[in-house]
Amino acid sequence: MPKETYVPSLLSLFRQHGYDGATLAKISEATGLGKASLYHHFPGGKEEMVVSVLDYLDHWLDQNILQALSQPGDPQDRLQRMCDRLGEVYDDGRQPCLSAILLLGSARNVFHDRVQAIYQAWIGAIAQVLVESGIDENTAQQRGEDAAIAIQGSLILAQGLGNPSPFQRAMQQLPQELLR
Amino acid sequence: MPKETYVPSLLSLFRQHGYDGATLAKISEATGLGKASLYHHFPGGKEEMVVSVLDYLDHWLDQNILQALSQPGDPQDRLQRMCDRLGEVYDDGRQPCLSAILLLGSARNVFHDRVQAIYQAWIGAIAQVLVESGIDENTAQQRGEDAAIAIQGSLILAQGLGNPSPFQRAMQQLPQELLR
DNA sequence: GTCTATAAAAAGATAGAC
DNA sequence: GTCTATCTTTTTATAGAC
Repeated sequence: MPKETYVPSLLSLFRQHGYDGATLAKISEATGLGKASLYHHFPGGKEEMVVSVLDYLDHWLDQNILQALSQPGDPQDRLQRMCDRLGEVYDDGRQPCLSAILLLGSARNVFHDRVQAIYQAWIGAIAQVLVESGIDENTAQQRGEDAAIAIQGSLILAQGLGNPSPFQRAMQQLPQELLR
Repeated sequence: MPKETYVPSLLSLFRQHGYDGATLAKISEATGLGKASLYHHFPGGKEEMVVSVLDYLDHWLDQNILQALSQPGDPQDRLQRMCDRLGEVYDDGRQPCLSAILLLGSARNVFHDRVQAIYQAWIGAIAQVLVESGIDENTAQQRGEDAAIAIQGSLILAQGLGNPSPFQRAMQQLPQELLR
């Protein structure tokens, strides 16, 4: 099978166990591939696996978030569609965010630039929606950051409390909070 | 030396490298103790080291955050003092939060209950201040959660962007945002 | 592209002397 | 309370057959 086949399993594993906790033994079990086969697809080992997952997430971000935001139409609706997609990918707050996992794990330096690029693209796209709705550039950029803060913070809190409701409430309030 | 001597170094290491990245070799180097000495102080190994760090942070939370919040006086001032303390402990957004590291690392299940207790105490203390300032119980609890979201989210974003300003801005806005 | 088998390195943990 | 030395287990990684 081509290596893309295994990327969703890898994403799931890294989210479930963290970067360091996702050992080759667990990866082998989850994918059904022997270790040697994993190195056939990903000669660089776990680091290369994460890079493939990040490529996948870049594409997902583009197709789901950035596209929904850049479509013509009512800004509130566009932001609402983003929140709907986020609810899906984070299972309504029950699943953690891979970028945060990577930022706080032992390989943070290795992946920092990729994660930074994702955050910048995302925040920029939100800010663009707000600018189009008449908000000035600086405020729009800050509100884009506020959105990232609300998403990441509510996911952490949901994990910490063992209760997804902080994320759900944050997503419910986000569109009108950004356009306030 | 008594084991408390080494707790600040341990906290620093776990924040810098994550739970899994803080290996016994690194811990040995940072504390100046051999591995056998570390096991003398912490027979349970790394897990027990983290428990000691959490005990230390419980005490810090009590002496700095909870105390500042529960003191008599203007609610805005009390929240402002909390933010000042947070700025210190997170080095104005340059240092990550250990609780988030533990929640997203491989040992998340081991420490979840301790982290949950910390979050609940903290959020409850913030809510109490808001109740005293005339805000109704439910809103106060939600705003306490909003505070935790803003803190954790802005720390993640600061790490991701490689720029502490989101945290600094969040701390600057937090008191009046909570009392709005 | 996948496997079995094996190697190499790293990490966690302990024994026993001082 | 700390050390040196050693052990065990886990993890990463590779060789070579099919």
